[in-house]
Amino acid sequence: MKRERIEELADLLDRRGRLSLEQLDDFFPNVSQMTLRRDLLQLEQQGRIIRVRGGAMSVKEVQKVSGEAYAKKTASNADAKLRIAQKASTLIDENCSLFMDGGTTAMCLAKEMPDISVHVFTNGLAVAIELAQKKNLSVTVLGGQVIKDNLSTASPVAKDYFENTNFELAIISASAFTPDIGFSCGSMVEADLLKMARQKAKTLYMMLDSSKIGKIMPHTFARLEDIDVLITDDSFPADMKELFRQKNIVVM
Amino acid sequence: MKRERIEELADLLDRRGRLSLEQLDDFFPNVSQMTLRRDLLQLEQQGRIIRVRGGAMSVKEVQKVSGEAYAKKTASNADAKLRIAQKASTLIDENCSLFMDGGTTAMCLAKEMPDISVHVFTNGLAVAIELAQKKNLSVTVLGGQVIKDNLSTASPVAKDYFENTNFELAIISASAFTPDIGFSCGSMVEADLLKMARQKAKTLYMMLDSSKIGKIMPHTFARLEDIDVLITDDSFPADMKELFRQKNIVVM
DNA sequence: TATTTTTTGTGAGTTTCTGACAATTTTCAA
DNA sequence: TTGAAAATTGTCAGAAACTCACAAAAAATA
Repeated sequence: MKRERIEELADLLDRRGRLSLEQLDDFFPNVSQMTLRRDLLQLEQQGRIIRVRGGAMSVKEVQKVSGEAYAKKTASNADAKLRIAQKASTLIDENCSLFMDGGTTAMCLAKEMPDISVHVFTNGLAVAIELAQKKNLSVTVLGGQVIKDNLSTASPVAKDYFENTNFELAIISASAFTPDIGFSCGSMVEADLLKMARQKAKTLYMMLDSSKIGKIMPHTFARLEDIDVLITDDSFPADMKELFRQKNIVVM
Repeated sequence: MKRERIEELADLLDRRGRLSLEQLDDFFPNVSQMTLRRDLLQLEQQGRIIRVRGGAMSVKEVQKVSGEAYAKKTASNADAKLRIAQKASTLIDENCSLFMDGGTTAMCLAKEMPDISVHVFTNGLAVAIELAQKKNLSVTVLGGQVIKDNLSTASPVAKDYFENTNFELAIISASAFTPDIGFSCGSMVEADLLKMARQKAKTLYMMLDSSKIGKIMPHTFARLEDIDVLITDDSFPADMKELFRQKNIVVM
């Protein structure tokens, strides 16, 4: 009875974003305001909502609001990344073990990730924190010096970290791609890491939004034929797709 | 003048997470509460903060440490932790190298940390992200499986990580302390890690707020005489202080 | 059924917030 | 520099929201 009401309350706030106590009172006519206040307090202590003057708002709402302000700063074509992440999330089977990088596309994937029993290795701090919210999933962070601009770790000794780890699948993304140069990124240690990840994995999924095509970054970590599946958005050029398909790479 | 104050206000909230109007009043002694209220209103309309009863909180804070981690942080005596963190931050010299754990007190310290040239090793993901905001500071995260409830890493192979690292100073905190049991915490892998950190460090600073006294957790990682400096709050009992001082431990 | 525990309601008292208006400071043109 | 307009700030009273303590009700337990 109490439990249910609290869940309903949390749901309601998640859907509506922000509600006043009066509005909540309308939704729950057979309990007093005081009870609702107490429920809200409990939800706040669980970190699920934030109580504001006059009512409460869901944490998700805050993340969304901030997302708008924050997204502009961080994410270039977030839409494409989101759609790519959604596609990628459908490819993850229960009880598998996989590697993800720490980039913004990986971050999208982390958010879209189903809460199933899988083990994820990552070098992204934000990715790890996001994944740690999921109950059924376990996460291991690769240690190393923190790269400030993308909050991921990298270290020349990453090889050691990989020695005792096993994963079937690596899902990574690149900062740049051309057919002849391959997939590249800006940092050498990161390129090293990704290279190791792809060698270790049985299967390699590459997430690449179409804005990356034709760009070149200093360090190549994979060639066209190294990957098994390419996950991209709708604006990906058809002739480019053909190029991948010729090498027996699944494009989706 | 107004612009500057508002920016400062936003910065402050971003760093501290959540502050009451009274606290804000202390920071801005030469303006009235009403002015601060108006400033907060403006910041809220910009989507940068959320006004809550009694004060305001930063949006970044919510999105960064969502869920359980946030709830915990607000829960147990944040004031004492802040004061302890402030004391600890004064003890850090430029160009040194130190270890910090991933607990909530360490998180406070991370926020209070001066932006100077030091190298920090930590097993806390949130701590690492916080520290990564500082320009002059460099951070290394210890790898390992992520412990979901406190967002820190731990792994049985942490010993290997420590092998190639050197730091003079370890600043750690405990979940519990009694004179005979010593400093203890709830997780075995974490206790192992902290034990290694203290053995590796030349000097060991322990941050302990007074609410931890008399409590016992399953795994002891240091005894009273292992530490060099104890950093605590004002409510720390005098007789307990004496106990430390008898062992030549600095109490502050 | 009796007893304990948990949950809920009520109202007084406190704290925080808002609105209106006056005082002050800043801006800008003459 | 001076004066007028605009913006910013302070004060205070009234309103709104919140908390606390205790009693009533409901649920759980013996």
